Amino acid sequence: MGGMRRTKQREAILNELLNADGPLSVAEIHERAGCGLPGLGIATVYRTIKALREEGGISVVELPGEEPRYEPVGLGHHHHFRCRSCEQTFDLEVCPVGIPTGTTLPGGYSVEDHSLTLYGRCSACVKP
Amino acid sequence: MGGMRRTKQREAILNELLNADGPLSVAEIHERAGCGLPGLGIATVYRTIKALREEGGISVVELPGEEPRYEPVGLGHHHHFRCRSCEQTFDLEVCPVGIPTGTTLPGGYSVEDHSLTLYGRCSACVKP
DNA sequence: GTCTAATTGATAATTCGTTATCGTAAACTA
DNA sequence: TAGTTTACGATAACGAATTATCAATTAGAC
Repeated sequence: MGGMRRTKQREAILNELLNADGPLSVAEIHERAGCGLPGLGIATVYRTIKALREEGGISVVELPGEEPRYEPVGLGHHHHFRCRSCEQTFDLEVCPVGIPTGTTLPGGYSVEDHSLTLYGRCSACVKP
Repeated sequence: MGGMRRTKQREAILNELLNADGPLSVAEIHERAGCGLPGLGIATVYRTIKALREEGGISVVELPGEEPRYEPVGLGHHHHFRCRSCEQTFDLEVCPVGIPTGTTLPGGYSVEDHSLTLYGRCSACVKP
């Protein structure tokens, strides 16, 4: 982290983001980082996220109807899976969208980009 | 519309939804219906949308990072295109997602459903 | 260890979308 | 048409997420 002081709060927050298997919301970061650091304030989570974003370390992930989530930059093109049971969001490597950038669709829509979210049950929620 | 009175406000709002080429937000409905009906109140738009939803005539469409939008029910499986220039949202017929319901992905994710949004320029914004 | 400025946690304030309130206007009924 | 009841528009109130404030704490420099 650039010109910021190294505090245990920021370490904890960044670690959760780096170790997560999907993008995390403010509430999720607060809950997870707060496990090893009781008393962690929600304002600190907001402040740290803002700082990490400004220095380009993390980026926002928006899913339909959800609060913003955050993930480290540099993950490359990927999509997300939302478990309807445990309500966690996971990274996926697959990209089953057969529309390269530059394609023009019927109707004249020139495609630059896309966002895909898959819904269902994660493995932990399917097993039991 | 079921047990509601037939007012010009409700006619105008329902017409905009039926004639639109994509789902509309509350602000978009208010603006469009307000053209032929100056003075249309925003509360009336909210009330009418709520009533139409309760009687099953329209449903919500959530796009990443956007306010809820509304569209008539019965359109079948489809996705949406968001123009980054005019910021309008359009219906698409294509579904370029090759993942049938019931598929299990690497990692054990059991897929039930998906939501896809394409981004780019609509034909009107590409031409000029 | 001491000093100083950045950071923290608690919480007040803000923002924005939505809902509730209320007096006036308009739609259905007889 | 007159009467009754629903709907309207304006705006206050609300809820949830985010940001600002501020006294107390702590990291980093000397």
